[in-house]
Amino acid sequence: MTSRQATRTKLLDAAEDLFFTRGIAATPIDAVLERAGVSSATLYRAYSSKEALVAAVLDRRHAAWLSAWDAEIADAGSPTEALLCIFDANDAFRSGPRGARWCAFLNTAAEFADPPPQIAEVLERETRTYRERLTRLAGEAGAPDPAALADQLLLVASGELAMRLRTDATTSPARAVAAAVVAAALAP
Amino acid sequence: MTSRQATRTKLLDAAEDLFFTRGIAATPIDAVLERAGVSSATLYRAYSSKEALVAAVLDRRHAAWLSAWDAEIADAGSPTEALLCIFDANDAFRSGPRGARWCAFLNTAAEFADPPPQIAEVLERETRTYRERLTRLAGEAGAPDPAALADQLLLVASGELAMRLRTDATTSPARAVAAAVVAAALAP
DNA sequence: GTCTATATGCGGATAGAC
DNA sequence: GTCTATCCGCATATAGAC
Repeated sequence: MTSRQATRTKLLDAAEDLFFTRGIAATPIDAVLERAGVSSATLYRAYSSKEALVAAVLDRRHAAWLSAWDAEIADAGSPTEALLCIFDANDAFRSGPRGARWCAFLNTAAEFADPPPQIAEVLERETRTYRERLTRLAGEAGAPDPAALADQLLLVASGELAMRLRTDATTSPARAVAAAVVAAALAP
Repeated sequence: MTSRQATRTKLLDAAEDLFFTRGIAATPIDAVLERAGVSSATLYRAYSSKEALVAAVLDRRHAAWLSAWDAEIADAGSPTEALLCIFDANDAFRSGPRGARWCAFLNTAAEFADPPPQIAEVLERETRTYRERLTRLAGEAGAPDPAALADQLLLVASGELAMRLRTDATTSPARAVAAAVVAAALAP
């Protein structure tokens, strides 16, 4: 690994943790520099702006999240379980080393009412990916209207994440809600 | 109405709209002043800081939202309808003159990772109010575990709001999700 | 390629006149 | 009580040395 890549990794690690636990606007770029052990000029050589750094962090995180989700899907015993394991992936991601206060993507969407193109692109891609995958899994589970069930489950998953802003409860009723939704969708 | 109250109303109106459509941190206090047609010194005579203004706006909005919700509950035909009319109240509030980009309270919680006491208090009060009222309505609808159903519905309502960060769709699957949850909870 | 030092602009909040 | 003018600090980003 070149030293350029190592520097980028340090910056992304620091930024990811600070941005998504304290907030992006609330994190001065100096805090990222200090944690990464890197100077200002070095950061701006790697990323053209704070916004570009945000976009890069989201990009990497999106890929990591998809891997975690894929791993859970691969372990699922049935199509219905596969459909619900988005919640397992969320739990796993939260308790892992990349935990965020709630959700990195929703948080970014909340902080940028009118996001710059780089950021808008990764946010849209994330929502699109959710929809596409959930729709596919819903179809495989036999839902008569896979897209509708996918939208319902995306709402439930987003609701679980938003609830982290209200309470620090470790358990969530999300799975129960999702089970009711799936049962209703698959009922004859 | 004294002129002091009129000034406060103008400030609250301006701040409410700007804070919750553009974001709190993204709204400079000067933008509030300009829209309210008031000078800086006048604002700081009424509210000790930007944070105090945020707290005051949330206070007023909480009261307004409870009124809207109460009106919907009063119109409900059955206990089960009353339980679900939180979604009607959300729709009504959104299309009314106090629309926000998603949710004023969740947005504030997202922007302040460690909110000052004034703001923390009103945020906690809002979540508490939701839980208490939904629990009461769930009991009246005959749910065997009213608090559990209330938590599930709060998650669905929060999910609908969070989805506004992902899409500008005007229709939402929230009601369908809630109906499935209620049906599952009330089933024998 | 990385550091130190700094330019530049804007944020919230206040002083003092009227 | 409200305005104009201003203070002060901090944020992002850059220049220039090594």
